[in-house]
Amino acid sequence: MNKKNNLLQCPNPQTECKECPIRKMALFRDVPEDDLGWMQEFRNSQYLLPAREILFRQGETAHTLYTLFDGWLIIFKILDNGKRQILRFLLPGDFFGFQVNSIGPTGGYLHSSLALMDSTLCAFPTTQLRLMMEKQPQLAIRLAEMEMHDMNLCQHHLIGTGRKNAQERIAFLLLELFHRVRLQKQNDYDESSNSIIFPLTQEDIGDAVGLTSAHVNRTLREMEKKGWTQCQGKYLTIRNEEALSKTGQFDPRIIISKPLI
Amino acid sequence: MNKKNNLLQCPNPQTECKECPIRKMALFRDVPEDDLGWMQEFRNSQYLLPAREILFRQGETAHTLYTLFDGWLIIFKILDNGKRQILRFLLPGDFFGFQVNSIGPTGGYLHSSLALMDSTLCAFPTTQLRLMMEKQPQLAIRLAEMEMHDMNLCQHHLIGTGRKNAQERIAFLLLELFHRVRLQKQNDYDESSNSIIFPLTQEDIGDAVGLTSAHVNRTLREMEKKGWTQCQGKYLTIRNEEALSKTGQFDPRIIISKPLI
DNA sequence: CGTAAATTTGAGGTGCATCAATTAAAGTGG
DNA sequence: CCACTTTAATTGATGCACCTCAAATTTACG
Repeated sequence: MNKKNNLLQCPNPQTECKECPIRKMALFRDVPEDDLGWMQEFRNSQYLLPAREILFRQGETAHTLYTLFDGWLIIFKILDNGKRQILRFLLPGDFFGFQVNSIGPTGGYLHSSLALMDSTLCAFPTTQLRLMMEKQPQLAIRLAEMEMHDMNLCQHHLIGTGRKNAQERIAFLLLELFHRVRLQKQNDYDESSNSIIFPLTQEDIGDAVGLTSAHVNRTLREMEKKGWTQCQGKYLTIRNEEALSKTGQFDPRIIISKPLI
Repeated sequence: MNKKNNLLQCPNPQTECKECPIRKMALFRDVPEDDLGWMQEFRNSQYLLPAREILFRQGETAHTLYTLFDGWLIIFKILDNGKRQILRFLLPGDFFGFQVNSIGPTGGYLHSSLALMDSTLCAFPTTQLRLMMEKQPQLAIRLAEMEMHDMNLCQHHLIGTGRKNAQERIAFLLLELFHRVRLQKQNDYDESSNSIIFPLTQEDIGDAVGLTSAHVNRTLREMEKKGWTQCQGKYLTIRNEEALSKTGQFDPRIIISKPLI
């Protein structure tokens, strides 16, 4: 039950914080370059987590904070009835492993975390965060900012699950993930391409938006027949973004991380 | 459509921050007493908002941050199809009005806010928050802490709406609100009483957990017949907390605000 | 190339929605 | 304090979106 250590230590040399390509999205974005050196001292290491492996399970004690460096992860909870709810999709730059994501009142994780594809993580000890924030108050502001961004997504997620039908929920989810990936790759990739690598199974989609995989399948088929999307294999293609955003009530501006105030 | 100024200015004298009875729950909790004076300079005033009046509407431009001093409020969103999703219940000490609660990318509110009973608010200008945080880094940490607490509630809300049936959702909601109110009144009230003032209509309950008011009614009746709760008039009584927490999968420890790390 | 995992499809059932009408409760002004 | 009005609660009949279970088919992968 308590399978641990799916993590593999990264081979050296590892990425320096100073040269980190995703830092512009990450917690340390606002830390001055000169201070990154000692910040990096706090870091444990970089780790590799293979696809479909668990990083932590609800109940385990937590002592590590993570920044996702490369890959896709999910944060989810298994209920008493065995059902699974996916709470959050993690993309490169996302920060997690603390309180609601998910250290509970007992000190153990409230949720579990799983890699959807081979992923790389930067880790440092939970105990250091407050210390670092006291030395670098910018860090606290940036953390609040990131929290708010995640909260925004969580609220949209809630709105969908509470008040939208299957098609509306799925349209929103596909567009959200599509745009989040695109925001990452804005330099690397062909802007005009409307496809992304998409590692979710239909069961994952269902557990994110509160539907059965069978119903997800039927809904995806419908949307394909209408020529809105293509979602098969490891790729997602958006063919009619306008129709999708309209039914899903999705506005791409929610994806952009805004300053706190 | 754009009805404004449901707010009434409070009669003087107003409560001093230094003597504020809810500060132990609020944003300024960790600000040293000596600094509260100049903090208070930033504050606009205290306002009264009558029951069932709107504080702000989605779309309006935002320039005020609020701490709820007394009363109950909800934050909600109206979808294109006219349906309403309640995102958050605000109790005294809660802080809101910023980004996800709810300033969107356009600078306007994403959500609306409504008083469930006569309420009192402390207000200060949006533009001051960053300034205050720079002078008082504790404030940023405290803000992140409160955000995380709210995020936790939001995630539980999502779990319920996504993966629980009507009875489980309602049981969780009633217990959550019951315990939050009790935590407030821990000194004022009789600890042993299992009743609280409860200003939600059945439609409010439905819009919080994603059900019709008709179905909420039938479910509440069921739970009353089983002797679990009594929810009528302006009161909620918990009669069988064990049964309720078990079906709702509610753990009162999630209510307690934990330090950031 | 063989096995496991994911997708696809079908038949049948149900939890909750929808719509509508009735009853009860809460305000409101005289 | 009572008639009046409005709002909320209650209840019933009917329908559908989505679930459940299961089998067939396709795809992924060592």
